[in-house]
Amino acid sequence: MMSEIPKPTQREMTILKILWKLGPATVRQVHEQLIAQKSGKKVGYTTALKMMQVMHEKGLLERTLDGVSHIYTPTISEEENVREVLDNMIRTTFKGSSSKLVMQLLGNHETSPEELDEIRNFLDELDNNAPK
Amino acid sequence: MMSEIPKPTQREMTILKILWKLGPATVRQVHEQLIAQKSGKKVGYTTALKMMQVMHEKGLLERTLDGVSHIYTPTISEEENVREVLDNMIRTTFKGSSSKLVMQLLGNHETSPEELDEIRNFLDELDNNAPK
DNA sequence: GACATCATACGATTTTTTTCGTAGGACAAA
DNA sequence: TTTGTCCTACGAAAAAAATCGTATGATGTC
Repeated sequence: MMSEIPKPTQREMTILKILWKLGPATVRQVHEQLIAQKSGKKVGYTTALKMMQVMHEKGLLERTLDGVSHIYTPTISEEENVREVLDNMIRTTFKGSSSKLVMQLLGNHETSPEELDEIRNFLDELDNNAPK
Repeated sequence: MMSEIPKPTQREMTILKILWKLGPATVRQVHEQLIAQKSGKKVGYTTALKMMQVMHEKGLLERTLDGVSHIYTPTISEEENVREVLDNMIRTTFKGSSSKLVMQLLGNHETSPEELDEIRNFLDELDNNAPK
């Protein structure tokens, strides 16, 4: 029975995001970021510590000992997470059509001509690699 | 001072999703869906009711009286929500480049040639409407 | 009218999440 | 050795979210 990794809570998500940005990091580093962004909110150090300990128990974070302190890294990568979110979105709100998502995205998000070209090139590559 | 609408919790999110799928609906309808999908978990009717009442107080749902019961609708549309999520994703994980998102999306999500064509056409339209 | 059904409201409990205080170990400087 | 600093562990309080029991009213049926 593979013990399931639970879905992160919203606070846990903010920690994951920080770790994705920083790469493997200590509690102190994460705590600093937490303070930096949550301007106005004061978050205690032990709060961050406990949080990350709990996340480790849940299987959301791995950690290795480095001298006296631990270095934490998420067990799920940002890419995996993004993929999951996008897949969900495609399935539930775009009825399985990824093009619909792309169109909605490009439709209301201002996109530069250069970026549009990049996308075009990418589409062509896709065709070449998997031709009819 | 525009009283802020708080970010929905995870459970509240599942209710929003149901309402987006159903369109305006009663507590009973939402409750049925809740049961249907949360197979295994039994959710009481009054739980759903309370939940939706709270969401209404928070400004997440609007409601109108229909005979004896209420009909609820989300105050934020699925499209707005999707846009917000995508914008966030572009900003934080794709450093502002929407094309990166598109490429990642098309890269790992299996996409049919027809869909790719649709996207191409859409890109061309964008060009025509906003030429250099 | 008595009874079953279905809706809302609301208080209160339970569960989960978040926060933090306190204790103890390692280590370096005075 | 004493003191200050930085780390972890852990228990428990505080806060937030989720669940439900019970009361109450309207409505329809026998």
